[in-house]
Amino acid sequence: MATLGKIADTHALECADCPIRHRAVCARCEPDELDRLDAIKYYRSFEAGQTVIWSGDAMDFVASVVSGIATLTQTMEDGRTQMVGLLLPSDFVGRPGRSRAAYDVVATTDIVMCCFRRKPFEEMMVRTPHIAQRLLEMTLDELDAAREWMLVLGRKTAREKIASLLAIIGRRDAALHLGGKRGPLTFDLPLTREAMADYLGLTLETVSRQVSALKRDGVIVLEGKRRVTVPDMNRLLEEAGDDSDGGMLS
Amino acid sequence: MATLGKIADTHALECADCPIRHRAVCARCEPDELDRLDAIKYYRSFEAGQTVIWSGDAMDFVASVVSGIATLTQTMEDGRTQMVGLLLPSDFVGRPGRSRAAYDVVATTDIVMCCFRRKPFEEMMVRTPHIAQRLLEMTLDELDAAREWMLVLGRKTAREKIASLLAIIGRRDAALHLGGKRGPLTFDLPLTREAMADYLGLTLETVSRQVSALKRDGVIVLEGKRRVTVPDMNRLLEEAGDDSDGGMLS
DNA sequence: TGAAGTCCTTGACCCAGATCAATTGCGGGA
DNA sequence: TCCCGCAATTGATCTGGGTCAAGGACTTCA
Repeated sequence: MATLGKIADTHALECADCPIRHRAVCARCEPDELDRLDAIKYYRSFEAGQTVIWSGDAMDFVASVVSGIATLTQTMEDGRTQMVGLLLPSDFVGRPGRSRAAYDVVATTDIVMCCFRRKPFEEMMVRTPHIAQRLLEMTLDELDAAREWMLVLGRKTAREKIASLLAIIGRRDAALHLGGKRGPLTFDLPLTREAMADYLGLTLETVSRQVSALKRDGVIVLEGKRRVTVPDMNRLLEEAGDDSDGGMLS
Repeated sequence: MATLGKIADTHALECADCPIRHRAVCARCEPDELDRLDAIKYYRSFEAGQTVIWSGDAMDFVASVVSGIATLTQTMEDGRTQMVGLLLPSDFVGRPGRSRAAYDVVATTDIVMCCFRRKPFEEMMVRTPHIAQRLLEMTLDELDAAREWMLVLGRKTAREKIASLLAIIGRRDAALHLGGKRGPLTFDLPLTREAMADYLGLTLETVSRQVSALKRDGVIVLEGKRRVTVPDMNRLLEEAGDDSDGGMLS
């Protein structure tokens, strides 16, 4: 059974003030559509480490991550686990039309989710093309990310995997905080070494070793264990095995 | 530049007789919607081995696979390749709103595709919720498949990977040809050893060895190199590391 | 001020799968 | 029928990353 999240004060947040208003599944909604969504929404918060829902559990809601980070993981009977999704603010959880969770959802940091009861949401989706359109777009983006990730899992070396993950997190962070600034990039790793290992299909020891190696080689600078500075993003992208001028052709 | 596929005779196939009519992106369309789709569609065929489109190329159409099998692959500068999609009849190629291909698309067998010019298709999608709904559903299915695949790539052994792939192909084939029959299952592998390796993040030598091992251990029976019989599906699923009663809870 | 818990690092060793290198088998064309 | 070319198999060897094990660095709590 899913650990119950705290039901946050519903009045704490109006859609108009919502930090993910323009990137979440509701991004394209008109004011009247937003009002209708508002009527079926409620907030829940979870603490770092809490499991939001277990794979196979009944799931009577869908949700957007408002703040914090969560992970989607799959586990085999013998305990091997693979992360299959990293949920950042504005990302969507759950699948319309599916009543049971297909993956474990775990809060990596403290998180707040904006939940919608599933049935009303599904009904609303039929009548509100703006929601379905946005959800399609987001799902296509996730599919692209999953395919990029498949290349990482299937063909990259441990060092390239770590560099790829750092590049993904760094880029995402840069986009969020300091829109398109040049120069050295600094950010906090939102994942433990173990979570990084689950993301990359490695062991935590290998993650630790490769992070140390990238540090030793000057590709990254560490303050403590979590704060990362990338002096030269192109160098990092080279290490990741990515085309450093990714997709710049034409 | 993409190799030009033969433009097949447009009158060869009416939507009403189309083998993928009820599973493709047009599955939910009403007769009048189908008529409008019919007006912007054309068929193209490609021979086994032909590249349908190269990653980065301009792509002015989207399409459904009518018959045959194609693959989606990503390639690194040094030549390492990873398959990121296996396109079977009824699967959709291309992304509305994207003008350039993100992956190489290669015909593995002779294929026929039902193409729609991208712009008219996009316009139609806005006005025809049935198409967008179906595309969302198909994209969510693909995302689920990609996540399953991520577990395979990240955490399974070579033997488990091969067993997983055989199970996926076998199940798909069973669903297609002999709806839900019991007993031994026989099908043709639509992939070379090399393509299987690209799918699973292995070398072709390892694929060959593990196929031989599964044959030696009686998990599968081979006639020639491509025809596979699975005497006991549960045994194969065990070898794949999957819960043999997958998702049967409640 | 210490004890316990988490997370992380580092070392030593090992093995699954990669790499390199022959062969084998088979379908098609002259 | 023989030969060519491609797909596949199989063997020998190597190695990247897993496994096992021993600390180290912080944080929290008493």
